[in-house]
Amino acid sequence: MASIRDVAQQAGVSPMTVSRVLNGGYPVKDSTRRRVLAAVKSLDYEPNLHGRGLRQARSRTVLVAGSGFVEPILDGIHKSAGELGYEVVLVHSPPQRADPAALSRRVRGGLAGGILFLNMIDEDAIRTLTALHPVVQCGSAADVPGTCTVTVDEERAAYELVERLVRQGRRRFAYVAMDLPGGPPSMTRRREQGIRRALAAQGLALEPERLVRMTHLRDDYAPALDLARRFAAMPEDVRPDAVVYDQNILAVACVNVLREAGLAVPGSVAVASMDDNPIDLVIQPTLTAVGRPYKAMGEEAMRMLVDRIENPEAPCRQVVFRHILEMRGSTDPA
Amino acid sequence: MASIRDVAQQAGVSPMTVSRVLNGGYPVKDSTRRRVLAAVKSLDYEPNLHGRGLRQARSRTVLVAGSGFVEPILDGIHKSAGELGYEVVLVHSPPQRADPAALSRRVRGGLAGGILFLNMIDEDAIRTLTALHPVVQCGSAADVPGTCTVTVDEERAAYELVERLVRQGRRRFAYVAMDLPGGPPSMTRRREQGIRRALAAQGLALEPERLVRMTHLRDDYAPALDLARRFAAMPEDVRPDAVVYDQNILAVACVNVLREAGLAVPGSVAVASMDDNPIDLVIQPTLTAVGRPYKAMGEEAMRMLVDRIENPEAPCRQVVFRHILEMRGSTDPA
DNA sequence: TTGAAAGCGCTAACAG
DNA sequence: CTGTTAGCGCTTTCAA
Repeated sequence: MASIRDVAQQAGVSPMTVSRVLNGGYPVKDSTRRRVLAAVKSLDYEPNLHGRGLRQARSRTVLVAGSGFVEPILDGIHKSAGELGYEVVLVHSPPQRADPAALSRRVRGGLAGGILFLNMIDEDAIRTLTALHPVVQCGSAADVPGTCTVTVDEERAAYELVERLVRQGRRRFAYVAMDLPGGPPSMTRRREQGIRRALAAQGLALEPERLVRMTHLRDDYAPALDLARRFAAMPEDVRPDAVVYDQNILAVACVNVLREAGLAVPGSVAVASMDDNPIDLVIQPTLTAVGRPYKAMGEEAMRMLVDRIENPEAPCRQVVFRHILEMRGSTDPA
Repeated sequence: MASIRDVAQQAGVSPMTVSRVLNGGYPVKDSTRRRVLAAVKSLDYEPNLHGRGLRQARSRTVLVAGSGFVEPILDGIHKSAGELGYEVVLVHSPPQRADPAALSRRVRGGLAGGILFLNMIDEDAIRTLTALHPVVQCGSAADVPGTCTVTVDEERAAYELVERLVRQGRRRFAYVAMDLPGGPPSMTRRREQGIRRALAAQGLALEPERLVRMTHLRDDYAPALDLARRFAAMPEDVRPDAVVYDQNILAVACVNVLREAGLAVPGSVAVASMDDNPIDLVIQPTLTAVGRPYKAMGEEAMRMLVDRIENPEAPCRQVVFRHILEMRGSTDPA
């Protein structure tokens, strides 16, 4: 593998000149530049990133940690990263076995300048790393004071969704809330709060038996199918007439199971998801969901992180985007 | 940020000793080791990975490139990587705008030792990079002679699926095949071949009007919904009685649309997917699909890649795993 | 506009 | 069991 000295030699210049040609920003005589570029090409030279990283002692790479890598968010992240001259590396960090130490090692080892958490619900990991490194959360946000976050207002989204459904005549609300070993994530708590407030405003309440806490399901969705079947089997005056889900796939399951059981959706039961997914548009009826301006959120989160890396003393910002209520067939009669 | 010399100084030893303590494999007096570790801890030292990488001129990191990062494959990859002492970074490479140059730059820049392609259908990118670097393909495999691949036998999977359906009495098969600007990927061609062979064996054929080529859909699934509606609207003697899909989400759409239109699934039409997804188990009826031993495939692919990196002269292996026909409600009456 | 020297942090090779 | 030397490839700094 050719090094910068090989290129320099072949071009008859010093390594410094090669460096200047490749990195730009310096005056180099045109004929020299051409000779250098020719040498680069003929030797198929590629700068060694360890050498560069070691010398510059700063990394133009960020880690994106999470598990469900939502395409449009990644698009936004890559867009900003490109504009700012940063590289993006994804690190698979599923909620229950995220490895904060490994992330930290990479940053402290100089391979990355900061961490962008994507829909990360492991709040301990976030807390730990936020104390050590430039960190931005995008999507779900742990309640860590003074953190940089890019979110939507989950409480308000839940409030507005429920308000709409109440106005459509729904009365017996169920909320299937995500639960984790350490208790529900703060995102879920905020949604629950929004639901309760919206109901209270109409003289209604979220009955305890209709608040279902369900572990974050990943492989086996049987508990969700069972729950939906139980809904279907309830006598009409007890059965919820509106069910709000944290996890999108569970809402999809619910729509399918209820219809299979002969219940009308949305006629007898309205189903909605606080999260959204392309699948929502292909099931029948289509699924009402809370959408987010993903691409813009990704772009903003990336800009924020770079800002934080290059300017660590500046105070953190919390950017809240407007959510989008996607009212669809599972709640609204055609 | 403390360097190895700070640690050495604090522990009253040479940097070399610190290095040996941290990297293991050398005899170090126990009392010395303890002093070093104490210094490491007190200074909160973390080795600089650029320094190490530069010196060792080899990277114990691999790139995993793809877009739909399937959880169990990643699990398998991480498992093998951990056992072999490798790090894994994911690089988001969506089919139509993968950036082979960026991948190559990382490898040639010394940041990674090889590339593991995950369900990558951009065959040009694969061809290019395979010629330059250690590469393993996992999942869909481009037809590049002499490549390392971990796959299932797509043709055989399609053959067996169709054979089963024919035996259940299906006659008018449709295949909704993935298409790309440069023509269908080889995976699709293999499946098509399997379907044709299976039909021919029973004196049937895949009629041209029932071979539907559909661009790889990502955001807007309207064409798939339209297609399903067209199926539903056909007179019974023309309508396919079995539809095989390349893209899982399109099959989900089909099941939902057909049922919405009042057609019985699987009574009137059987629907199956050559790909699988957790969603298949929650829709009703559940979706028949070709499953794969994902975790084992990920493990094997990672082992293969490391083997290739450390032993570039050895010939490539093509490992074929046994697929799993998951016959479910969308084809088999309960 | 170009070059020389120095050193980033680490470990291989050798010496003791 | 431990230390010394040297150098990986690059760019910062200083000099011309």
